Amino acid sequence: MTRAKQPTSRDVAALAGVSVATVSYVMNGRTDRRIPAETRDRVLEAARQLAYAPNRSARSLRRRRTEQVCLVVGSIGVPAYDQLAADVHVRADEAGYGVITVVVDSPDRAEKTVGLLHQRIADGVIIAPDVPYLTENSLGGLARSGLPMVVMSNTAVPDGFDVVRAPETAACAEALDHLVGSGRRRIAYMGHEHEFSDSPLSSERLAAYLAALERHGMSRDDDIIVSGADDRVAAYHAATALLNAPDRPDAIFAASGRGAISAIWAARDASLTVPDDVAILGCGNLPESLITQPTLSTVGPPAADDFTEVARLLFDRIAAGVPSKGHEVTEPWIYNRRAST
Amino acid sequence: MTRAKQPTSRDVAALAGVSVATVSYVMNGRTDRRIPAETRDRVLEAARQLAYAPNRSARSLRRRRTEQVCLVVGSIGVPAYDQLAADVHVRADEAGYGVITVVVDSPDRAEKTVGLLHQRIADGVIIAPDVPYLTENSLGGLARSGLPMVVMSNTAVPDGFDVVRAPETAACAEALDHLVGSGRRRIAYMGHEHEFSDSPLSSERLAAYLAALERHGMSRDDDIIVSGADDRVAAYHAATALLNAPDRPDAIFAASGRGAISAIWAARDASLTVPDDVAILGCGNLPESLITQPTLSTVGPPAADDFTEVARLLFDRIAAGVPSKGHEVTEPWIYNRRAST
DNA sequence: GCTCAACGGTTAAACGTATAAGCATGACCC
DNA sequence: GGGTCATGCTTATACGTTTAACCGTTGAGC
Repeated sequence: MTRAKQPTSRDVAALAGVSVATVSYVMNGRTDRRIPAETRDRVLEAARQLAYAPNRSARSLRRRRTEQVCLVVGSIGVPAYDQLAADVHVRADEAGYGVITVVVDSPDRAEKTVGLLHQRIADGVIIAPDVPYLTENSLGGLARSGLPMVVMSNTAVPDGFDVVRAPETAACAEALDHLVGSGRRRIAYMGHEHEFSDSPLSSERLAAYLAALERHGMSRDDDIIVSGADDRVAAYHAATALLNAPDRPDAIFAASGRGAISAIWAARDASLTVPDDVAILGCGNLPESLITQPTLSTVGPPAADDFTEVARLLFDRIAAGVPSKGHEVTEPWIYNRRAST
Repeated sequence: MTRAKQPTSRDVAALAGVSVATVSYVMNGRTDRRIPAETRDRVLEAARQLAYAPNRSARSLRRRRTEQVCLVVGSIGVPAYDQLAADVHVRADEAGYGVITVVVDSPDRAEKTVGLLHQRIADGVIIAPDVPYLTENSLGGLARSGLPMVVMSNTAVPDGFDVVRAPETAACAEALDHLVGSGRRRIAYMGHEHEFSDSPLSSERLAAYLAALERHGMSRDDDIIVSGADDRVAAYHAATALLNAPDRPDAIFAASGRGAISAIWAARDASLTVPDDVAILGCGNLPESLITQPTLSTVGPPAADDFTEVARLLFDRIAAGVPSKGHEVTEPWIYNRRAST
């Protein structure tokens, strides 16, 4: 039993007694061509009867446009990426575009993704912040091929595509200064795994942390700089270890998304009070920060609305047919900081 | 400045001094055609020089296969869907398929999605559990068109596609019985918004809850049956309201994914002890259940591995060219229940 | 009666790839 | 030296749309 053949525009044309061109004009509802209601109805009725829908591949080939965008993220299920994904989906849907999501979490996935994009699988690309393993080289090649791209990054990126920046360094610095100013003397850092690799799009939070230490004359202690806090469970264990160490820190800067929440769980389970015993500083607009007592403050990155701004930027580029060679720098991210300690 | 023209196989052929057919054979590495290494290298070198990549639309049109699958979910950012999405992405990547995700959260999005699938935008479809607004009618039409589909559902679905079931009713019943058995007398229900609509794919958890009440001779009290707990903040407020009411429940069955976590926050902020003052029963394999003290127990749905099983089922169908008319029922979901109270 | 434009279509040529079928070329055998 | 047969290509067609260009009618205007 082989797959049933889909009806084509030719079938519809035959049934309605017109040519395929007419079918196309009717299906696309083109107002510049004048088609009498009688013919139009006949075509539509035939299409309905056959359950005809224009083949997407053929249309894309002819129109040289897939009406899909590609969203490149580092993983699924972490709030920062999820929020971005949700917003992109909304905007894309409004613009009549589909979203094909690809997860880049290894070097060869990165390479494969670049290959796919070269195949013109999408009309535009949004690259989430902190996606690891994407090399300047491969991204540059895509940019040169004229593919509209928006990359969200805080660090240096090659020329040739739009960049959306969140000047997090300043916000992190301010928040860390506040911690020190309120008497914290031993601040731990919980970061992402890939921050410790050499990804060109890696986070700048670690740098901000180290700079803050130096600024306040505090010495760097690698015992309280931990990685691998990407998922909740790992972060919980990392925080527990930090809080049970003999020389317990009096503050934790959780640079990983969910890390701050896990740290709060860990503190509770270690019978410590937040923020009296230990202050927790998180990153990202964690929904939890809205429901916990004022014990959790977060810094950067974007509020929800701004993500849709990113998507809008891309769709504008696509619509204009501009290959986004502007290297335009917008700064729509806002700081989500609340009173620390 | 219009978009640069992508190189085609014709360009490569010209540069390498061969025909387009040869280019195609080389690019696809077809072993059934014998191509001497010398020619092959010349073609590959030409392709490299031009940064050629075969156009996906043209290939799809010719091969009658998009090498994409469509994942239909109800929303983004809730653990159940995220876990599914992550697993599907892994499996799809292994199989060389792309994933186009579509979020169905309104009737017209549902309709639009069905339309897209008719356009053969994907070679197969996975429909997540509890996606609302998808009518039997439209799904049936797709099934009849021969599109491989796997729908995860606990309730009745029309004939014509594969169904993956999680007999949650039994698990819910068992967990609720346990709550009653340990002395709970007033059990609240926090559910999804769309459970209270008439979606054919809606959850059966509410039914299980109501049945349990009846079974134990407890009367239904709509004051402690609340909806709108889909997101964390709403769930927190709903739980807070429940816990501050004069006639406070001694247990909460949180049928919505994250609801249980929010309920724990709410209990803590209301100075209540879990599970002494109030027991919390959650749904889904919440990562948090691994890091909290044994105060949170969850019931159903699938463990991570089983989601990949669902994806594998779909890819098998696609590979076999079988339009999944088996109405095959597998039951790979397992119960993730831990000691209650 | 002639021109001209509007009307309501149709014809045909792409879009870029895949692949069945064909066709030289030379080796090899009798 | 004519037939057979692999070898290594090329030619040509199809995939299903879209869309520019074209083409008979018809009716109005002069």
